[in-house]
Amino acid sequence: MSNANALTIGKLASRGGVNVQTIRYYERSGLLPEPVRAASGYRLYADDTVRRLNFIKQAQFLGFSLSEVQELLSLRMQPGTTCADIRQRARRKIVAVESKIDDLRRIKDALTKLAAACRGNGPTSDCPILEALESVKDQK
Amino acid sequence: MSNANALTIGKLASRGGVNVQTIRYYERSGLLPEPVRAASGYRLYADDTVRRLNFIKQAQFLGFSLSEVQELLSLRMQPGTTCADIRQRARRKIVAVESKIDDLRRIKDALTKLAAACRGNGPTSDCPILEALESVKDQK
DNA sequence: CTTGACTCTATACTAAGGTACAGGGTTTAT
DNA sequence: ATAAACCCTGTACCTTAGTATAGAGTCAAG
Repeated sequence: MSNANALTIGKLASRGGVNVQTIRYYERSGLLPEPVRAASGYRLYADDTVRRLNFIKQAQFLGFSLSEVQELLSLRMQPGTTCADIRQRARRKIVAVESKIDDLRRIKDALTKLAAACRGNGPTSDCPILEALESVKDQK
Repeated sequence: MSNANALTIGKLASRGGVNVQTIRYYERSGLLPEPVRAASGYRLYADDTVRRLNFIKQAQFLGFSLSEVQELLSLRMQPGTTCADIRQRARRKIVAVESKIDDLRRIKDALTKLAAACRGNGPTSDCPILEALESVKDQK
């Protein structure tokens, strides 16, 4: 009733914008579950695996390592995990993500300041971007 | 009149929370300028190099590669660069940083949703985090 | 019914970002 | 004035995140 059409690894790869070896690598690393196999031994993927692939790429781009991505993914409900546990782990991740957002905001502010400082004609001599990041440390 | 006390590489390393080889590696990679040398050949650093080191670590943690960090650092005013050039490069970086912030916000929202969905007693069966991330793609 | 495009496993290689010697000179603390 | 603790260059090694290649089986189209 759900996924009538299964994807071969090649199709999954092209839909996910990664290459075939990467998918097998993710499987080895535990980021993708072992898929069912055809009689031939070919991997067969449900088409929502594309979503998972996109998630991985996205989170990775945002500075999460693959093992952190795995932690994020493992927050999903699994039989055996309690709600309280999931809530707690989710909250910890939220705090971490918030702090990344704040840091990026400070970098952005520094860049804005930099662009603004450069409004006149001659170059100013100071370095707002390093200063702005200094305050990150202070607040920690 | 500015930096009376120069740091040896070991002191810089411990103040910056990195190790000595890393500093030399950053120098090789162009992230840290070649410092002056003592008669002995020892590297001597001005103490504001610690700031630079912190910046590098910080930006890296936020998902910038070392070569992107270098781009950020090179936005600083240098004799020979025009203001218009710096402004333009800064604006491009701002856009990239903003988009990272937005993505992280969506991850945060997804995590919040996840924690909230898990408010009841029994575990729900769906996966809000993948769904939430799907919207990241959609909005791009 | 075979040729080309796909898949399989296994192994090796790559690039980025370090980290760890080896073999030697320097500085400092006693 | 000598050992411990530091620094130098150079080279080799490690982990992460893939990418490529070899050798063999499978599927789809003419």
